[in-house]
Amino acid sequence: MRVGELAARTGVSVRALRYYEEQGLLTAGRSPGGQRHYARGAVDRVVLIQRLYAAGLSSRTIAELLPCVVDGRATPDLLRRLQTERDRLEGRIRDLLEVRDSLDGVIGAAAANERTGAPCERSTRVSP
Amino acid sequence: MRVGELAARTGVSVRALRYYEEQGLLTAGRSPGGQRHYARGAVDRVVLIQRLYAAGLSSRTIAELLPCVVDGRATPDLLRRLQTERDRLEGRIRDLLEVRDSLDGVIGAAAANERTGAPCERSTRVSP
DNA sequence: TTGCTCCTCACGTCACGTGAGGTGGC
DNA sequence: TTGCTCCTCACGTCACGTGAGGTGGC
Repeated sequence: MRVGELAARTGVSVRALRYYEEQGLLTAGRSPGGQRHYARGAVDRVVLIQRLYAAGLSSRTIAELLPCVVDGRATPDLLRRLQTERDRLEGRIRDLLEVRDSLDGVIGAAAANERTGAPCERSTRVSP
Repeated sequence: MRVGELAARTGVSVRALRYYEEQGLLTAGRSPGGQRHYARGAVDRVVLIQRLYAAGLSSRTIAELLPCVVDGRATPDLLRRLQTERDRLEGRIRDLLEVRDSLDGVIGAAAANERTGAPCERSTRVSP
């Protein structure tokens, strides 16, 4: 498949796919005319890359961990790094759950104020 | 308090605090020498800004929502935007929970492979 | 006077977005 | 031949990081 089809199948932009290749996360064959060609497995790989980005890993970290994540083998050092990233992710999730709850509080208060009539306009000024 | 103290109290970099001011998210008085001075309430405001960034909101969106979030008043339009952002956040949290679980799967498999002895070295090449 | 903190440019970074200008392949 | 898709620069964006060079205040 060509890059446009891979983009459509994964929901990732063409630019992002070329960026992944630049970072060594994704490889592609080339047609005589220079167009990229991907195997079917590329779809799963791109999805995996996206998930690791979403987990907060950098391109460098993903590049180091990917070959081991893909085939389920890791040196003790890599295993430790995976666990560190897992724990970091766990912390982020907890933070986001707290943010969600406080957003709910804000929305509840704003909705109550709206019912009692007290709209907010632009009031960025702090003091006159 | 000056910018260094606010940074220390919030765990946010001095550069980030100046950036928040540039974006209109945070205001500061100035000493005759030009140094920024913040009120005590600035600490809570910076923490709130950080939480909204963590929730995935942009500077622009935060600037629009902040005055209303702060005093719990909102126009119907702003209330809708808050709810949209809340739902987006909920989706992100669900995605991250899935990523965490698959990371757990990878770690479990890698740990098992390590016990049976099958380390992974750099195998970035796809074909010889 | 000595330190420590603060200031303003201004360029760098990361993961892409977005044209500009040209080519490939059904 | 006409479209649609692809290509490579290369500059822009967002939320800062990181010096460079100079000043403020206990």
